[in-house]
Amino acid sequence: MNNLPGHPPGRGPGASVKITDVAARAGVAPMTVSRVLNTPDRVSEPTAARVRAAIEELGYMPNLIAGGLSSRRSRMIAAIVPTIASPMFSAPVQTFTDAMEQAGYHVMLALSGYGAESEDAQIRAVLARRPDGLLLTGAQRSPAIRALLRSANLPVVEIWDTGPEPTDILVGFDHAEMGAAVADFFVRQGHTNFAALCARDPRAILRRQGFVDRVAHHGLTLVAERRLDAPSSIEDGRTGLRQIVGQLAPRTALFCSSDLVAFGAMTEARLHGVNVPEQLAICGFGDFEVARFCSPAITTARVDGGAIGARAAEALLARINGATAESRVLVPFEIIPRGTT
Amino acid sequence: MNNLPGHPPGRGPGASVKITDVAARAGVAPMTVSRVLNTPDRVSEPTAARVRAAIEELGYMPNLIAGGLSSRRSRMIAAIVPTIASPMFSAPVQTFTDAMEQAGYHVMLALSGYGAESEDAQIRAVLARRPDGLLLTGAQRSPAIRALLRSANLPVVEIWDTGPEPTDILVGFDHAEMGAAVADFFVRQGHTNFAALCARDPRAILRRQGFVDRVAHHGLTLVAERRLDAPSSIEDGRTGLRQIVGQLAPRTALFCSSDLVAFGAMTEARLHGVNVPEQLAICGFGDFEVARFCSPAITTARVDGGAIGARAAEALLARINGATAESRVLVPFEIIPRGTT
DNA sequence: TTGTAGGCGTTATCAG
DNA sequence: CTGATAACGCCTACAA
Repeated sequence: MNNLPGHPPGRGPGASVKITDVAARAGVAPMTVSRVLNTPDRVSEPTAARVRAAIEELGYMPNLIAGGLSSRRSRMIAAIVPTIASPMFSAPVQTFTDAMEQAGYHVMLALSGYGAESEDAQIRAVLARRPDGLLLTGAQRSPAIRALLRSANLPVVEIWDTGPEPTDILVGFDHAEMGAAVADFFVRQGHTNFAALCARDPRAILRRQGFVDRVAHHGLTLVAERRLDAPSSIEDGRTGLRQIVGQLAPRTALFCSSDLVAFGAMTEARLHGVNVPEQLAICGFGDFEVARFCSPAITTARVDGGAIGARAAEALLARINGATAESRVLVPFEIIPRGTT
Repeated sequence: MNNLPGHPPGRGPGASVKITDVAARAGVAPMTVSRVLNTPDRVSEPTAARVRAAIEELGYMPNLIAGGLSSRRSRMIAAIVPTIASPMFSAPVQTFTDAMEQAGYHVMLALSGYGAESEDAQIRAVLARRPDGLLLTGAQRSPAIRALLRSANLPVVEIWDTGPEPTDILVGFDHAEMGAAVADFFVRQGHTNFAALCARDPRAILRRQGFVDRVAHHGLTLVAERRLDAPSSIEDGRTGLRQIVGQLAPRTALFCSSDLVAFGAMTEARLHGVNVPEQLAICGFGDFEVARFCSPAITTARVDGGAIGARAAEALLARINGATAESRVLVPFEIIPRGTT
């Protein structure tokens, strides 16, 4: 029965039970079994009960691959993020996956690192699986990929950024604006000397630029700066600070591209006898746990990464279900003054 | 052509190009196109070139759903972990996903939280997608699930634990043994007063038990202890220490179920005027970045989470490819003495 | 090296 | 409410 020409045998006894077996056992047509599983309302209760019993007895497990091929709905979403080693992305992926699972979808995870070509390749690869939706990081895409995504004709959410021309749905905020807000915050605190420790990832670059521009707008400049690799870590923060510690003014305000960097910078500064916040004020980004619960707690530009994932899931589900979904969700950010400023 | 009865139209212009279209364009049989894609060696170069051109011109994108149904290989692995909010699991998932992608597989991620029923449901759900392999966390499974997994007849890796009867492949270490090693380490340092801050997740419970038993074996007991929720965090470490700080002996050795907890405990201890390591020695678990780069750096029982993911991928791929794979990979742990002891 | 035939397991549609 | 039929798009096996 499984040894017909043309195909290898099924995986195992349980796995090879198919809808026709259940149908035969229950004395109904396969289609009725399918209905019991997918649209129970359209089956009479006695029939449904018989089918459920047959399913139970045979240990039937539906084959979603076959169902997907037939229905053209994979009930699967692909998510492509640079990495999940950083809370910046693990948080939204966690909430997004939770939310999608609750809605009956599974999430295929792909990690793109920080190279654009890599992401392009990932997108092509996952589209071959015909996902019902796509989660991407950032809003900067090549025209070719844009075209590909449009022709694939599926809902796409881009998270963590904004831009003039989103591919489809956008859940994020303006990073340059946030950098500027941090500069303003420091200026309001009376700072006149600034420094920055920012990673080279696309969004950190925007935050830095917003910060630098606003500092310049106030007629001031940076006294020290260092670029870090992406994704940046606590270690990068320590190394970075070590490299600029000699250039710091007696009272400097430091902007870091993430709380991890900020924590590293703070740790290193104290080892060099630089008092935080008296001699060095520090503001990070992300409101990660370490910033909240280290001592002194680190002032941060807060964005709720988990909320981004949740909102992305909402928007995607709405679009999949044909509802009119907002195509541009702006997530709020706020500066949370804590012990380092 | 796409409007035959029984099916909705294809997704988009690009998405609806199928292998027969490419075949017609290239003047070959569909099977030849399939070969160009999957077994290029078995197609003559001129023919292959014509096919590739046709693929390019039409923007053909293979449908892996259809291919999977036909070949009974999904080229997909499902990974089920409690959460990726903790480095404990985000690290192995990251390396595992990277490795599987490199081998041409995609990873479906499911998050089970810390409830066993939840994991059972997840397993059933992902098996419906007919993964070519499965990554699970921990080695404790119900007989029913064991049976299900065996009948599904696919390679399964269980990570982060060992046990007498693994389902299939195991990549981990003995947590009780590690707890005991930490106790021995403290004893060698001359400690006689012990405390513990351990989460309630299955593996942390084992580590704690190993620690407590070994302490007892030395004729000693804990002076203070607190159980924490899983997954435990820096905040839990702070809260936990606050609750036991009154019970600490003048010189106490504290074992924490993760470096996050250890960092929180250290932070809180210092705020209470308890010197680390003089009055309170601390050993964590996991060798997370924060433990390595905070100051003082935290002594930890090190296990390379990333390596676990990499070894799991190796073993799974070997098994999938029919090679004989080790079914039990013991990952080493070591205690790394740093500033908190 | 290439082609032909048929089926993978499910679901949309229409008929009863 | 239930059933019969015909795809979904690709690949295994075998033939030429």
